[in-house]
Amino acid sequence: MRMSQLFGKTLREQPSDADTESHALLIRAGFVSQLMSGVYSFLPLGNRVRLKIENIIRNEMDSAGAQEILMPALQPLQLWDQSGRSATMGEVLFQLTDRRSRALVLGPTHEEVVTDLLGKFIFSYRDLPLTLYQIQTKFRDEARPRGGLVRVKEFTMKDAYSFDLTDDDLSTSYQTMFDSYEKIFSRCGVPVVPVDADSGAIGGKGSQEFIFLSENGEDTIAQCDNCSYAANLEKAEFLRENFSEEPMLGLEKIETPNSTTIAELSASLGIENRQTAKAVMYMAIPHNGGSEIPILSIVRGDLEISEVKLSNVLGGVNLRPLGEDELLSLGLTPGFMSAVQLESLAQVVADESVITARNLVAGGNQKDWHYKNSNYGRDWEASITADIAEVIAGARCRCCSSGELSLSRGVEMGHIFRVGQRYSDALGVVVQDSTGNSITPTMGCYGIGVGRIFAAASEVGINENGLRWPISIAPYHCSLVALGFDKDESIREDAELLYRELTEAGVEVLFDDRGLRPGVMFNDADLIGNPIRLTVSTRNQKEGMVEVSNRYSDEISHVARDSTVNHIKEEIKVLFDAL
RNA sequence: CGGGGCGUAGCUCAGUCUGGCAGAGCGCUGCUUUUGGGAAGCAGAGGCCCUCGGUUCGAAUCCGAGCGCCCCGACCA
Repeated sequence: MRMSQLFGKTLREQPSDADTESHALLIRAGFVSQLMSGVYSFLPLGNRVRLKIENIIRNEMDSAGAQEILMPALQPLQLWDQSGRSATMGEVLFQLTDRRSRALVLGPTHEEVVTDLLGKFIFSYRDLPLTLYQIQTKFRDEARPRGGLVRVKEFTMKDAYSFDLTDDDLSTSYQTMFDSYEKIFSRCGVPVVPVDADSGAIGGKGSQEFIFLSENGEDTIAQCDNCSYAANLEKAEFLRENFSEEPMLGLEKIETPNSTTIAELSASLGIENRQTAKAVMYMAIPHNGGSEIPILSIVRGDLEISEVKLSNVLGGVNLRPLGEDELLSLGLTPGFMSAVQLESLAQVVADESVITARNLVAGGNQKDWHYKNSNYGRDWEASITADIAEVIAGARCRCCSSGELSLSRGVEMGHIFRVGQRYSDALGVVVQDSTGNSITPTMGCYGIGVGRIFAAASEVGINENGLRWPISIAPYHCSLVALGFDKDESIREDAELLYRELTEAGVEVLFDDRGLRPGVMFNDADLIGNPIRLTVSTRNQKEGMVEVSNRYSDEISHVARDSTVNHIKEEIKVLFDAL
């Protein structure tokens, strides 16, 4: 490709609405352009990167035995009513109507459509296992798009769906996809950490995310420093340590003026946060539109309630925290709440941490009063005891019991789910087994965000001069800069010849034939970030050389003009092998 | 949806407080000089100052409403 013909323009200044450095560079280098909040165009350079990522995914999916299809983005709302997700997905689901007032949605994911499709063609156990995939545009009406390409309303996703007869078979299909994902991320030059995850609105019996660690990420993950345990904070488990083996002391009511927070309370009593019990009130909003149920959740004072865990414990309800006024109107005392003598007012859900702890200070359910020496089982009880606390840094790993968990930020690149029979059940899809019995197939589903790989890869290679792409997804293998192209006939001839030779040898070249000042062309080459840069100039030409600069090794070398093509092919091979 | 910031040339922004000719740099067009790390000069083109309403002799500027973009939070396969 000739730079003189390339659509898109590099910008000298930082775009005002880009927050992260990598996203700012993608805009400055002319890879993407924003149409509106959460919606982007891909310009020729960005589009090449996108297509290369897709082809790596396609290649690995095909190798794993998955078959590519393409399903519609436009779907009948009725299918979503059938699965129950028109209610659970809520406002994220883009809805519209056609000219005959038929209710439609723009697909945010395709479990319903693929299951419906399966039901039309699969009737026998002989047809399974089967894995289908597509690379397609998804639509989600996100409340707040952010982070450039990280959270957007329209995006390209590879989504795959496996169907098996048994859970064991599902595990095999799942593992195949897991392995395939590791290869995909590795080939794209994006390091990821697989973590246990919450399955959210997809549902199912367990899922894993592939997280790209980044300060710009919106997910937090916990990793053990001793064993291989890693999990999304929404899911991460940890050991509750017993801080006290002491015997239960007598319950006392003590005056604690103005101690409405755990910090104030423990400071005024001279105790540690973990010697208190924290009570947080929620309203559980059932999906079926029934009336709200008050939930009193209790954790040890040094911990926080995980709303995701709490919601899961209660069967996936939506939770709404209560404001101070609302608490008062229910007869509760904000800042001084506990489950002691309050079990009748709300369903009490207690974290494991408060079950074994002894003699905690808990709210007195009366302004300016607390209970001292409250103990679970004696002074109060919960209808549910479960893991509803969020991991804190330094917590003990539940997996190996000896390691400590650390927390890091990251972006979810992919998510794989053991979904089970939820959708086959909802849509009535069955196959016959060898004895003629009806079997409901079990499903796995597997997603990768193409745009997120794009964003992550751009962030990995970034340096002070611009982008730096992994060779596998770089828009071009190399930039060819011809100094004096506009003036010097012999430079022109030589650069054109080299361009032709490289192209014919299968090397992808972005040829800067604009004849601008050297600094402009060098800076643009750096900004765009193709891994190798070639320079043809009078100076090099006199020596019979071409200058080769490798953005990964940071080496600048001079290669004989005759052997340039072979040399470049070799450097490209080395870069590919390093991935 | 709550909180904050912003909206003026293609881009980055000044001008708004204190109402009075629509501005700069970059980019773009033409010419001249220049050519190994974002050159210089000369001459140009380019504007619904986000929108609507109000105040005023007069509004980019003040007031009101709305819309859009970004950030924090809520939310989020």
